[in-house]
Formats: sequence, C-alpha cells, structure tokens
Amino acid sequence: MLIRTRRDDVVATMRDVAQRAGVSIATVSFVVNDSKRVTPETRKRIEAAMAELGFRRNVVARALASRRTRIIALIYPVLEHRMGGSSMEFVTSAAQTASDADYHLVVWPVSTDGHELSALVGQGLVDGVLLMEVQLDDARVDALRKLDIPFALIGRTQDVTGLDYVDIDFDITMDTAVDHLWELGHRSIMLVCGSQDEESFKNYGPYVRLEAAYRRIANERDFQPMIMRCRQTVASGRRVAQQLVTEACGATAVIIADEAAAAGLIAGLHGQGVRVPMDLSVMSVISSKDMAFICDPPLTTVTAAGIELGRLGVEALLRQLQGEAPMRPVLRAGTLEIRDSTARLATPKVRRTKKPVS
Amino acid sequence: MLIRTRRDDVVATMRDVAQRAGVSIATVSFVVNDSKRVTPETRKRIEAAMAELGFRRNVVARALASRRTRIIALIYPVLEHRMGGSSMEFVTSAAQTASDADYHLVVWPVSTDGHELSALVGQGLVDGVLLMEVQLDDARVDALRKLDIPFALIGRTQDVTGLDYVDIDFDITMDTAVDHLWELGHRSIMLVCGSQDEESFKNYGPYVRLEAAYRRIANERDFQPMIMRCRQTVASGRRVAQQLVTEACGATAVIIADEAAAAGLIAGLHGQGVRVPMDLSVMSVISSKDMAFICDPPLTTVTAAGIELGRLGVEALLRQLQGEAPMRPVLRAGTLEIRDSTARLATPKVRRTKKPVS
DNA sequence: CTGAAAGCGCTTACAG
DNA sequence: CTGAAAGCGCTTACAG
Repeated sequence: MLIRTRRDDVVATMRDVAQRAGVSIATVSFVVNDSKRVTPETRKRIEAAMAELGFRRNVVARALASRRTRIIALIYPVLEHRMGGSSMEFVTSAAQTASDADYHLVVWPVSTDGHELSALVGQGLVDGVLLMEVQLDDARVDALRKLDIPFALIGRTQDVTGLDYVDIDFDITMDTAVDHLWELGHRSIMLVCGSQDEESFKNYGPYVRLEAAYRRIANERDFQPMIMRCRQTVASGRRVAQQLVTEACGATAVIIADEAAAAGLIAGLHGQGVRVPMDLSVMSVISSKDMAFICDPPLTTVTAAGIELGRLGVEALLRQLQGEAPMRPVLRAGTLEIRDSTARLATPKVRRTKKPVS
Repeated sequence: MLIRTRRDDVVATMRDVAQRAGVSIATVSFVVNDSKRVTPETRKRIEAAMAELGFRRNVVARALASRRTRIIALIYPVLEHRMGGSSMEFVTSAAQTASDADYHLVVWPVSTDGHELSALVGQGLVDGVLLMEVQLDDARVDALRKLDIPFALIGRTQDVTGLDYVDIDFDITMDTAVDHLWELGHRSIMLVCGSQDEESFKNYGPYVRLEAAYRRIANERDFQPMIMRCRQTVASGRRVAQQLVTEACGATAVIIADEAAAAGLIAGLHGQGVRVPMDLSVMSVISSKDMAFICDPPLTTVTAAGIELGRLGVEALLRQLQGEAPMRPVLRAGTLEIRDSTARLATPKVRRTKKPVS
C-alpha cells in the first residue's frame, strides 16, 4: 500500500516492500535491521524491492514499536551561556561519536532551570540526555533523575554519587597554569574568574572549582590570593583591564578563566598602555586554540581536552543505553600551550634561575 | 494500564487517564490537545486524573498517529563551518521563535553534501527543515526537494524559484560599507573575502554575493578592485596581514568578510607595526557585535540582522507547515556600527570635505 | 458532547 | 529460516 502522507507525497512502507518481494513484513524488518538470519536469496529479493520503491524506514514508527528512538539530546543553555570555541569542540566531538554509533545527537537549547527540561524530555522523544554547563547543585540533574531517563554529564555536580560524568580536572589545570607562571618568576598571580552573579551561572562548576584550586595553591605556596570577577563577554574583559590599572594591586601575572573575557582583557590592557607580557603576563585556562590566536600577542593557554571529553561523554551515555557496565568517571587536565602572552618576570630580585652564559 | 518501558519506569498512558476519569481515550486526547469541545466537568475530571498519574503525552505515538512530529531541524554544517557570533544569533533566535509556536527546533550537525541529509530527513522525524550556510548550487536543496519535505532557507541559492528564503542583502550591506569608507576619503579599498577553495565553501552564497557587490561598486565608482582571500580562521587573518604588508598594494582601507579572520587581521597588523586606523582602516561585514569588541581597536562593522532573520526563517517554514500562504522572501541589510578601526584618510590631497573651522 | 474503532508503520515474541 | 499477529500510545473520522 503506497500511502499518502500529509504532505501529499507517496511513501513506500515495509508492507509495500514485503508485497513486492513476496515475503512478510517481519522478514523485511529483519533485513532492514539485520536483526535475524535471512537466506541470501530472500535478502536479495527484499533489497531489490527496497531499492525499486525507494524505501525509507519510518523512524517514528520504529521508535514507537521498539521504545527506542536512537536520539540523544545534548542539553546546552544556548540562550544563556555562550558557546565558545572550547564548547564547540565538545559538541562536535560528541556529535561525531554519536553518529559513529548510529545515534543522532541533537542539540537542545534548553535553559538551566529544570522546568523546561522536564517538559521536553520524558515524552519519549530521546533515549538519553547529555548535560553540559553543569552547576554544583543543578536543577536539571534533579529533573532528569525524576524523569528516570538515562543521562550523563559533561561537567559534574557537587555530589556525584551514582552519576556518570566526564569533566575537566580543574585542580591539575590550575596547577599547570600556576606552575608555568611560577617558573617564570611570578609570585603575584591574580585569578580573573567568571562571575556567579547571574542566575544561570550560580555555582557553575568550572568557576567554583577553579577558584577553589587557586586558593588551595595560594595557600600551599604561600602567596596572597587576588581575585577579580568577569562575565562571559569581551566587554567585561575590558572592564577588568581598566580595574587592574585603577586598583594597581601589584599583580605581575593574570590567569583568566573565560575565552571571550580573555580577548577583551588583552585588548583592554593594550588600550590602557599596559604591555603584555612585558608589564603583565596573561594566560587563559579552559580556552580553545582558536581564541588564543585572536589575541595579540597570542595567548598562552591551558587548553581543555574538548575532543576527548565530548567523545567520552557520549560513550558513557551509550553504555547505559546498551545496558553495559557504567564507565568510570573521567577527569582530564588541560594542556599547557605556551605562546607569547607570558614571560619571565623582569624584576631581578625575584629571578631564581640564572641564565647560562652562552 | 500502567506500562513498563525499557527503562523499567512506570509511565501513565492516555488509557490509564481515561480509565481513572471514567471516559474514553478519545476524550482524553481532546482535552490534551484542546482539539474539541469538552464539558467543563469532564475536563476537570480528566485533568485531575492526569495530575494524579503524572501523565505525560508520548510525542512519538502522537507523531505516528498524526503524521506530525512538531520538530523542525536546523541543518548546520557544524563540523565544517564555524558557528561564529552572528550564526549564533540566527540559531538562538530561530530556536526561540519555534519554541513560541510550540515547535521544537533541533540543531542537526549535517555536512554540506546532500547524502547525509537524505539519510536523516525523510524518515518522518521532522516536519520541516531550515537550511543554513547555503551555497549557490546547494546539493542539500536538491536533496530536500527530492524528499519533498517542507523547508526554508536562511541564505539562498542562485536560482530561488519556488523557494522560501530569508537572507542578508549583500548588495546594500556592501554599499553601506563602501559608503562609510568613501565618506572618510578612502579610494583604495580592498576586499578580504572568504576563500572558496574548500569543498564546503564552494559557491558559498555570502562570499559570492559580497564579491559581486564589491566589483559592481568598484565599477560604478571607478576604483580598482583589490581582493585577497582568507579562510574562516584567526590564523588566516594573520596571514592576510602579512600579505598586505609584503605586497604593499596601496590599499588604505580593508573590508573583511569573516569574523574570525577579522580578529586575526587586526592582531596581525598590530604585530607588523601597521597602526589601525591611522595607517589602515579596517572594517568587517556580517559580523557580530561581540566579535567587534574582541579587536583592539574595536571594529567598525556592518552587523547582520541575525535575530530578525532567524525569526523570519522559522516563520517562513511554519507557514508552509500550517498550510498558510507563503511568506514573501526577505532580504535585510546589515547595520553600520562605527567604532574605532576606521578613520578619515590622512593624505590631504584625497580629502574632499573641508572641516568647518570651529 | 462523547465513544468505539480503525489506523499510523513499525518490532518482536511466538509458532511453525 | 519465515510468517501471522499482537502491540507500541496516540489521533481522528464517524456515529450517536
């Protein structure tokens, strides 16, 4: 039966294929899904019939019958959190991994409040959910738990009991950043960290953990922690530049934790007559390579392992969907990429290492 | 009947609701969809039953029965074309508009070749498609036509017969850009335009149309067209900066048509000792406000009307889906936003306007 | 205003 | 290896 859909086009169904090949629709289904042994001759007949009719399996019907849609939703608060270069890496890598496993990954622009999520998920449209931009006490995690749908996090909450997640190792990331500056002789190292003022960034995992790591290190190495706040915008980075000059807090190096703000900071410092890295070393954590080259000078960064973490996040979810043993949570530190925005501290008295006479 | 799904959770169906409320499932459906008159008392009983059972309509079943999923797919070649600030505006605005009309918009990271599209669409999963990053002879448009699925373009092909589209008015955009520079006294205006070398940017509409507009204007105003190519990366903008210095082509102003490259260009020029705007005016077309402030000095731009075009694109598609009269195609020019990267040409002999003595 | 029933296009035990 | 049939959870003429 060639049916007419709403759109008035003619679509071949399994029934048509079965009829044409002289078999039952069950057998067609077995061939389409490769789910049961079928003799080569039968298979050939069916495949020929499919080709002639231009058969295309209706995934909605399949989903209803099998109770699986093979769609996973990547929840990203597009409207609230900017999707910068490093987020983009997570997303593209996740999409690729899903696609390789014959799943669709769709990006769902849902807000950080759990309500909207509940309305969308749990309607049977997606088999599982991947959550990004996680807060320490994330309403969406509670919502997903209540909906009882498989999910995994890229990021993590405070209490991770029973959760599947992959995340950046913020401790090691910050260690790496401070180490780099320390070796260059810096002892007055400021952290410019995302502000948690806005509702959608309250308890935002990366900010909280980076700040905690920074304070821990300051304590360990016995230097005075200095923190300024920025938002996720270029403009806010420029404001920080101004503030740095005005407040003259004595920092010789800055670690900044937002890509866009980092670019604004560099531009703003230049505007204020502060030379980077001669007057001030600046480096950025959890940023992408691309953003680094937007700045002048190109930014020293600790780059997040977006590709790997995106892949691992999807894999963690797929294991749930396929009833396999859960994956061990993964933390990955970033990679130090030294460029031109950081330099040895000029003041001689702080210099520790002597240059060899060449 | 409370059914157990794959996930071993208990989900209430319309049947359960009907039973509990003592009505037929048809009546429940009428209430859920508000599709037929139901007496207030019956409705109340049904609503109570739904609340008690935590009923949530299964959208997959609805989709199969009604032959409509209320999902529209936004096709964006995420893996090939960077999603910059201005693309982001299109997407978020489109998502918002869809959501307001009770549709889901999902972002589908599909490549520019038509094959992958055919595999995904036409399986009954989406009611319609919104295409972005359109090339003049776009394989995906052919694929969609063959699939006979409603679709609209953000962007447009060469031959737009019978197509619903919204797009940037590249002619007026370029007029605006050149006008601005012209009024500042510039007569040697170079265009730095995206390269079409890569397969996925072959005949990419914006590049082709911007270049054509530029050549038209050069002809009209009788100046020598100069064109350099860049890619969609910061690094390529830096290369252009180098090339500009090396080739010394005499341009006093540059119009650049890629956000990321624009940032690289500015950074690169600074590195080469070219002062912007004193030595060279630079402006960017079809870029976002945010990117403008990444640069130092902040970039003069002709900003694309992303919000409006994203909304209109969805509306065009929704009209098809709802069987309304098609929308007239829309072209919108960008807005000139003057910042600090363009200035009056210093050379006196080219200066046309006299400053009033103040 | 409400209900009984057919049907959406598949999957999947179950039987042979 | 293949088929007949029940069922996925809804929508929607049709009848009353």
